[in-house]
Amino acid sequence: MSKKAATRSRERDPAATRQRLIDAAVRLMLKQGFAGTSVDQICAEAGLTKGSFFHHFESKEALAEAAVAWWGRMGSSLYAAAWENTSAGPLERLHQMLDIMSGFTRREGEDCVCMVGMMSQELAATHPAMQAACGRELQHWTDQVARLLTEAREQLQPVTDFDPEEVAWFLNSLWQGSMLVGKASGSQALIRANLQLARDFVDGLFANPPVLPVVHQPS
Amino acid sequence: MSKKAATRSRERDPAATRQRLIDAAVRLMLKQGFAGTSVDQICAEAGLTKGSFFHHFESKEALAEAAVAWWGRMGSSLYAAAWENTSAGPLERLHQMLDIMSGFTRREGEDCVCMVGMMSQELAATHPAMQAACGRELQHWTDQVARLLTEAREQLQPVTDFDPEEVAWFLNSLWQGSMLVGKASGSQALIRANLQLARDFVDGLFANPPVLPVVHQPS
DNA sequence: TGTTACATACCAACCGGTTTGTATGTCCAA
DNA sequence: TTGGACATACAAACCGGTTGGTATGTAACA
Repeated sequence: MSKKAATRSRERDPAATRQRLIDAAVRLMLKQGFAGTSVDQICAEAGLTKGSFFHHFESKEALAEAAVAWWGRMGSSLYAAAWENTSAGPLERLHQMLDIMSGFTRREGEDCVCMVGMMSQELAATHPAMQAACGRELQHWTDQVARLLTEAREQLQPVTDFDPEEVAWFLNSLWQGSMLVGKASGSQALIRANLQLARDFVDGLFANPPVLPVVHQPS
Repeated sequence: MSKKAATRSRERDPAATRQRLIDAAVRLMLKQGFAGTSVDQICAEAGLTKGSFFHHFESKEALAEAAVAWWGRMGSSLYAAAWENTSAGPLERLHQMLDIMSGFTRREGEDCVCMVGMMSQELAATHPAMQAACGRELQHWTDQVARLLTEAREQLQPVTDFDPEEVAWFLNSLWQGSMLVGKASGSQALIRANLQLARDFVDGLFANPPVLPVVHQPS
């Protein structure tokens, strides 16, 4: 039978279609938020119709949750170059991670924003499932950073002792807040400046590598 | 022709009515966001009708802008105890400010959230007027903190030189991010831990008051 | 002081458009 | 021929905002 590959219109590829919906949702919701983005808009952006939408997702919120999960996987794969870099020490890997984050601010025509922070801010108080989904993603990021900090604390000389998980949450919060403030200020440079201070903060936890010039107090 | 003035005697107090609308908007939008809150809901919460709403505000966005401005004034008045405390040194005033912020996490039954961060996250990318309004509030907070840091830098001995405005933005971002992450994690204690680290960070800028125990590196 | 004139404050009903979600149909591959 | 993948059409509720009206405060003037 002739395959008749020239099948008019649309390829049938449910996984890809589902991903098209997720991509569209991410693109639109990062800009307009959850409530500010309609299902019709998402369908138009994905080049699909509403029937298809509700075939793949049982609700708009379900799609947003899938989008947050996808965002988390995507992020982890981007951070992996730093997180799983076995040929570098823990502090160096933290530096690499901060460089990756800084790189997010330098993409032409693309804002440095986060789907998790966006959905969390808007929906955490009213949509428990979404709060849980965002909490999971933030926890995962924090776990990875805490792991590196723990390693660093074992291998290097901490100036004062610290709780790796606490510091990791500190960095996560700074990162989320930087993107938020950068948005209101319209300045990605502000985000980079914060990341530089974060690097100084992390380095300052350890006496070892970048020895700070100690200023003797005269008085 | 008795007019029958059995008028339901609603108080006629335009300023108070306007404020009732602002209060209602703040209460609802802090929880549900801007797009997730309808004008009808706001009117119901304020005990008014839509006609009255649009007499005082020309649009829902105009009310949200007024609410952000009110939130800023409210915040400034709460921080004033620290910011304008002439009987304390700059570093002590920064400590007092952090204590005030920490106090926001301890209010019974009330989440530690920020109208400016909320509106900024949701609307900055699509509503230029709102982005500007939020940017102004964040800038004002930063200015006050930078002022204290500048004073502290003059009076105390900075370990290494720093840019007060940069550090102020760092603290502002951390604060906003802490509220965001605290929301997703459902933990106000997380916010307090971040504020403690922020205090350590600020103290660490100066060699003077809380001398850090220096660990000599053996290797 | 009493009356008239007008602006402000507020209300109830309504409007066109948009919302999420459904019901149903069609096409195609297995 | 059966079932998944998608499209079309539709509905009930809800949206932000408008309209036309009434009640009330204020001020000029008789």
